[in-house]
Amino acid sequence: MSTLSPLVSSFVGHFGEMGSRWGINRTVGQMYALIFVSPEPVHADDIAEKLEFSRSNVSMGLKELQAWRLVKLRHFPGDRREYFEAPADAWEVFQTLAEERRRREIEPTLSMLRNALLEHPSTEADRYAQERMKGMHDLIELMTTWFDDVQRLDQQTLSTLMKMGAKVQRVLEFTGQARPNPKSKP
Amino acid sequence: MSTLSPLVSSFVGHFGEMGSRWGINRTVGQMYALIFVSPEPVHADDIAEKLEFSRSNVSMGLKELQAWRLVKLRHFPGDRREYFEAPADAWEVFQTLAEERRRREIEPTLSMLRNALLEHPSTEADRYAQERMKGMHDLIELMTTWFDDVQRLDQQTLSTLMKMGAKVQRVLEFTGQARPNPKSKP
DNA sequence: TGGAAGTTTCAGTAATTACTGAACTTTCAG
DNA sequence: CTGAAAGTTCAGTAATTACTGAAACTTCCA
Repeated sequence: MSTLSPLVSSFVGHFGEMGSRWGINRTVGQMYALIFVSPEPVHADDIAEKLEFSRSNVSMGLKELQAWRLVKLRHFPGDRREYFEAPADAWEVFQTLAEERRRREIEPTLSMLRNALLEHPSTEADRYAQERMKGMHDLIELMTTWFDDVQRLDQQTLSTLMKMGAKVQRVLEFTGQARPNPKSKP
Repeated sequence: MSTLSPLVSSFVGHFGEMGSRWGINRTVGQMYALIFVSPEPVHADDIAEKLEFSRSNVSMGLKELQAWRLVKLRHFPGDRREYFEAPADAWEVFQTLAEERRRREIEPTLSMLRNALLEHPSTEADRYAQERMKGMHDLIELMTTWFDDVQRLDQQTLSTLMKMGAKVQRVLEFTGQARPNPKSKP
C-alpha cells in the first residue's frame, strides 16, 4: 500500500507536468491525480507518504484543491483525521473547473474590458484599441452565456447534442432556426 | 507614440497578470496584448520601447507567440524589419488557442490515458484507477470530437446555436433527436 | 486538564523561471 | 565585398515560486 503502482505513477506524473502548464503547481497536480484515482478517501499522511512530499506541502496543496472545489472533505467515525476524495464524474469535475476559472479569470477580464469600453477614446489609436476590446468582450460574453445555458441541460440532451455534432446544423435549418449555410467569404 | 495610453496600459497590464495564471509568462502576455490592440503591425523595437523590455526578451517572446500562432509576421517594402500583427477576429483567436492547447495538452493526455487503459490491472486499486481514467478519457474524447464538429459550422449557424442556448433542447425534442427531459436524480 | 494526534503557519532555503547584456549570426544596400 | 541594421542566442543573474522543518495551534479524550 505504500508505493504507487506503475499505472498510478504514470497518471500522477502526467498530471504533475500538465498542472505546471496551467496555473496549478506540479505537486498540487500530483496530489489531485492521486486522490482522483484512489478507491477510498485518503488522508494527508497517505499523500505525504505516497508522493514523498513534506507534510506541510500536502497541507497547503489540499487547501488549494479545496479552494478550487476539486476535492471534498470527509470524516469517518472514530477517526479524527481529515479524508479527501474527488468526485468521480468527469463531467462534474469539468464543470467545477470551468466555474472556478470563470470566477477567477473570465469575470475579472470582463470587468476590465467593460471599464475600458466606458472611456471616451481620446486618440485614433485608443478608438481602435476599444474596437478590439469590444470584439473580445462580446465573444467572451456570448460564450459564457451559452455555457450557462448548456450547464442547465440535462446529461441526456447534452450528450445527444454533442454526439450529433455538426448534424445539428441540419436540424436547425429544418426547423427554420438558421438560414442555410451561406458561402463563406474568400 | 512612445508611451502607452492609460486605456492600453490597463489592458496590457491585465493580460500580463492573466498570462501568468495560464502557462504563458507575464511579459509574453503583455506583448500579445500590445500587438492585439495596435492598429498597425509593430516591430520588435516598438515593443521593447513601449513595454520597456530588453530587446532580447522581446525577441524570445515573439518566438513564443509565433509558436502559438497568435501573431503573424509581415514585411513592408523597403523595410527590413519584421512586423507583427494579431488577427483581429476574436473567434479566430479562440480557435487558434484551442487548437494549440489541444495539441500540447489534450493529445498527450489522451495518449497517456490510452496507454494506461491497455494495461491489465493487477490489483483492485489499479482496476479502480483504470475505471476513473476511462471516464476521463471518454469525456475528453467526446468534447474534442464535438469541438471539431463545431469548428466546421459556419459562423452564422454557430452564432444562432449559441444564442439559442438552452432552447436547443426543445428543438431536439421536437424533431425526436432527444428524449424528453427525464427527472434528474435526487 | 494534560497531552497526544492532527493540522496549519511561516521563515528560510531550494528550485525554477524570467530577463538581460553582450557576443554572435544574418541580411542587404551601397 | 563591406559594414551597418536587424535579429538571435546564451551564459549569468535577478526574481519568483515551490518546498521544507520547526514551531504553534487545535481538538479531543483519558
